[in-house]
Amino acid sequence: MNRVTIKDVANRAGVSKTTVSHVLNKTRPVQEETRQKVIKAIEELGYRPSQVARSLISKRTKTAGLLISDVSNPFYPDVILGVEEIAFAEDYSIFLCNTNYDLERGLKLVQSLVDKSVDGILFMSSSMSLEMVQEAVENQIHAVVLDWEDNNLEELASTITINFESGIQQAVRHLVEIGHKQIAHISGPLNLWTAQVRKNIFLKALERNGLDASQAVIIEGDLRIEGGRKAFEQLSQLNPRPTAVVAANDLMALGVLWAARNAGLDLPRDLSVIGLDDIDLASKVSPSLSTVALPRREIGKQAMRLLLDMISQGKQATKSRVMVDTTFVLRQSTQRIG
Amino acid sequence: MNRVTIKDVANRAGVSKTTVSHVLNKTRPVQEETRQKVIKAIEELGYRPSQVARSLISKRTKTAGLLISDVSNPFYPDVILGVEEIAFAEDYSIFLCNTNYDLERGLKLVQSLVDKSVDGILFMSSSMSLEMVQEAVENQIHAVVLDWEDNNLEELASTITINFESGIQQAVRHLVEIGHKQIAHISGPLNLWTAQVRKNIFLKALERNGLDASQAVIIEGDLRIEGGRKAFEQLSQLNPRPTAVVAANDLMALGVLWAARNAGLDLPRDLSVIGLDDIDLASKVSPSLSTVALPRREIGKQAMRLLLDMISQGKQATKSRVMVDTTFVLRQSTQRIG
DNA sequence: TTGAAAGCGCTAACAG
DNA sequence: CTGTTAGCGCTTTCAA
Repeated sequence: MNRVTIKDVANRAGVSKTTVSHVLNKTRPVQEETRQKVIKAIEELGYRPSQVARSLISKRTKTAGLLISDVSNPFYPDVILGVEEIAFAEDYSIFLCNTNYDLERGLKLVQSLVDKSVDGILFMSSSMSLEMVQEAVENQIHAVVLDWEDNNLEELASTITINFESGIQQAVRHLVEIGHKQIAHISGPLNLWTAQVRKNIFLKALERNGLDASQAVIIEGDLRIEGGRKAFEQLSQLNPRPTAVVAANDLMALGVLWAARNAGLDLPRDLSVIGLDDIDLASKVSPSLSTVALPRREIGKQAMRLLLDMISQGKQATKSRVMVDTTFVLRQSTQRIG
Repeated sequence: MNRVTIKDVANRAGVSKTTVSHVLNKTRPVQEETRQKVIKAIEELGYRPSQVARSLISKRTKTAGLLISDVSNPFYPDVILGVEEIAFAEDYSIFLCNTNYDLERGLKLVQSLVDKSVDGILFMSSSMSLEMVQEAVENQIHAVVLDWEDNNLEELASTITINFESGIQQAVRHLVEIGHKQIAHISGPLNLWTAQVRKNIFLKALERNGLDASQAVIIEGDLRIEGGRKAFEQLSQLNPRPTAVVAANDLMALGVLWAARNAGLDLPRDLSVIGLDDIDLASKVSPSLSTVALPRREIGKQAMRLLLDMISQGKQATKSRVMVDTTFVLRQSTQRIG
């Protein structure tokens, strides 16, 4: 009735626990005959070694934590699938943790992961603090951080940086080439590091393309559809109204698109809109959304690979720096003017 | 440099491991003075008890597995948040596992969870097999199953049944009341149990509202936007073309909506569309989507509560049956005809 | 009010 | 080629 243990197997096969352990792990030669006896006993009893007991010795749990802002943000699902793809192949299981953009909750989640002795944590929440990473690293837990920076981070964790510059620069150049001069940006909440980064790169891209960044209209949004709608309302009261918008994510871009259409504009003729993320929906709405694409699934895979590398290297693992590029995807939500 | 253990704390405080353990767990009275010494030592060393070691004794890991089809299906994120809300409060962590609608992969994931000694598994994948549940239960792991049935399931697991009947019946009645007589259904893949259920309930609802179910048009889709588009193409070639569509989920409903608009139809005048799930997007597109709403977050919470109940009851926990209702949400994608 | 010692299920020296 | 033994970090009798 109780769990079958290695001892039960040993008894049944008439050998010692040691021998059973060795046939299980192929960690020393065992006579074929005894090996068969052991295997038979294992099957008859339906024995499965306890990972918990193993972990106590090996200091490895074959688990990792994945800290994200909020699963219902469509940026994450593909990333998660990428992480899982790599993890599954190595028999790793993933604890999913939503910070809900709350730093305090994030820290608690990290502590809980520490208590569970995960082998590593993937920090992918846009609400980040150095404290979270420290909490992990102090407890010998490896860390990979996505799209966030801090002076003291480099010695603690491997990092994946998203090169927004490539994609945003292409996007802005495209708009300029098709005649736009008044290009607004709808940013994410500016207390988020990644929102700052995107905004600054946008401004830099304006300059590079011969526009005056100091005149640029920046509207702060909430990264959701509703934020895009509200941003459009502000936008539509400007005079002159910008003829193009680059949003910090696709959801807000869709919000703009839909609000504009509801307001009677003819899209993309009256307003060009560019998103960022390339979520599934972007290609499926009409007009389909031009956007700056992130290789989300690849980011997930890469992050998990980095983590597994660190884990296999042990304590003094080298911290890697990876950069992933973004690319502009031209669809139907932009149009030449003038 | 190494992990701080209970022994280190004991040494530092000049007491025995036993005493440290007892102040930690408040499991027997300890003199205030020694208690303070222990607490001081714990803080100075930054000691955190190892859940792994505890689990070896308690047979509890404070972890649970959540088996879903695919995180990128917008049905799941809210459910996950509900599960996590309850889990977090009890210091439980959740392993997220995507079956990718693959039974074999599902079974492997369950086995991996068994090896990790999770305290329970929430089965929410639409690709299910009794074997998965058996694998869990045979290894003393509690199971909660969502929206799936099998003759032998009841004695193994607690179940949550979604009462599609209430919502779908309301939806069909609404359509009939506003004059529709030709109502088609776009189902999910009919090898999925839940797709069968929804289809049958739809047919029953037709009968109840005085329509001839045997004449009903049923098109099998893939539960994704693309499936909705393809379904519309088939639909548009029928003569007479149905004037209303009830889709098995919102994504397909949106696919129909958008494909119809691209084909030049004026919605909702030329075609009434009803979805199922009430995903976030449903209320945000225009025309906004009338749909049969599921209390997704509530389902997640309820499921996790059922699981925690079973866990606290131990081996012979009673298996509960919970049913959640669905409700029709009227928005703008339906219109009176004739 | 406290400690010593056994043991959870497993692995890995060390011995034979 | 195989077994004995000592832990991994913790909880929990049992004894003082």
